[in-house]
Amino acid sequence: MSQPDKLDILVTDDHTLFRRGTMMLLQSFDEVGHVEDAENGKEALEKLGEKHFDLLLLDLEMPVMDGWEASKKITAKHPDVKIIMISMHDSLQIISDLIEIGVHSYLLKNAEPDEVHRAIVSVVNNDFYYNQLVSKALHKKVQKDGLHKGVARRADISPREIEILQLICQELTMKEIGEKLFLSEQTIHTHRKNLMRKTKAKNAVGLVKFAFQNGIASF
Amino acid sequence: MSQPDKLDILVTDDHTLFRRGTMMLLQSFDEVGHVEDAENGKEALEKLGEKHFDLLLLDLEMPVMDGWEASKKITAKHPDVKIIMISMHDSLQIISDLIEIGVHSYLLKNAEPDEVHRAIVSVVNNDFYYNQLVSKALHKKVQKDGLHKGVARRADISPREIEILQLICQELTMKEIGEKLFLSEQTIHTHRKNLMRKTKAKNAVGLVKFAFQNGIASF
DNA sequence: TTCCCACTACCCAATTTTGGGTATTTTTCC
DNA sequence: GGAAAAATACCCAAAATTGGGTAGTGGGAA
Repeated sequence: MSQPDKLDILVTDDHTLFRRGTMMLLQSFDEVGHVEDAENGKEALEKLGEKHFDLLLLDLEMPVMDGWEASKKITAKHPDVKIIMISMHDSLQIISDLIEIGVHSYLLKNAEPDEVHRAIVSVVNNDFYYNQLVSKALHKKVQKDGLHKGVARRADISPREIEILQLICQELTMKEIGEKLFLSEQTIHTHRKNLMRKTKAKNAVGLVKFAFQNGIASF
Repeated sequence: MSQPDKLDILVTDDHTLFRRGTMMLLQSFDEVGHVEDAENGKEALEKLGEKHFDLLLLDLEMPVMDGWEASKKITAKHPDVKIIMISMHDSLQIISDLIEIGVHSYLLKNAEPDEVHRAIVSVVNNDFYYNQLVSKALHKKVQKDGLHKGVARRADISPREIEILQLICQELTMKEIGEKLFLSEQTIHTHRKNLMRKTKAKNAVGLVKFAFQNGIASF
């Protein structure tokens, strides 16, 4: 199955059409050997446990286990596997955080196939590929590192809070969320208030924007 | 260029990676001949004016000219061209409206490649391909309003409403927006209420999602 | 084992949103 | 000029959010 000197790649994305298209694209590259796919971070982790992959293309926005959670776990457990994060949005805040936890590159979904190719080659050979976007994010990070009060880190938001944030993004009221999760409405209010404090949101609108910018929810 | 008995297809999507992946997928189908691409509805319309295509794969969410606007113009000007709309979301409300203006099928971006294949064949041969999703949307539509009460479409939202919607997306309260625009807070409330009626939003969260989905606001 | 943190849940009160109207003026378009 | 649409502004009341606390419990890490 695996050819020598060729790269084994795992593509992780919840959108089947995108996933298969990307797989075909990858297979057209000379350097690429075997390509497999996974629907979410959880499945990707399982596949990594069974078999070795050189490189991981990971979608940031996914249900079950998103790119953020997955990359944290993967860099901890499989530090030899390279990760290229792929996302819809160019959210500068999250990019520098991703690099910090060990992601090797960050591409947008509207990247040229050629850039994907360059990124793969560079990540494998040089351990990183920083395009304009990543460089800008890191620059910004360094500039305002002194204060570091401004933006909420993704890491600060707990799984329960993420769950509730996702339901808020579905236009549910606190009461409805409470009923859905079999929790007191008061509890949901507490979580929401903590979320607003952490994200510096002034109201629900700010929460929704944060969620979409950080791939916690998606359109 | 064009082979007889083969289908010429135009793929329109603003995400290059997705676009190219889809093109490669299409080219792997026996029935497919020439495949071209366009970045947005405007470009697609231009290409259709120059050259004939049998089928159009059209992304619903695009800047410049989105799938809704594009399909309206295309079905009017090129009624012979089949259209398969592709979207991230299963928004039941908009599906029936799309079918109404002449779109031949509606697929999600997480569709199986096999379903794309089936859809293409069916649209070309039978003029339509209705999957579970489309059928459900039409059923709901027929059940609810016999006539067309209409979903929120971009065109129905006035410039003033767009302006206010953008300010809502900046986390301002109605009072703050009133002060900013030198209008009564009551007036802003009226506009917001009209917006919510038009977009079928249940609360401000729904308004924000609509704004971002339709490019009225952006991250 | 101790300490921290996530999770749970409540109190109170002010503010804001949401939902239902009506109504006048201005602008736009045929 | 007249009709339609957009923009303005108000009424009322219920519901929901926002903002400030406090506090117990249980699990995991140092």
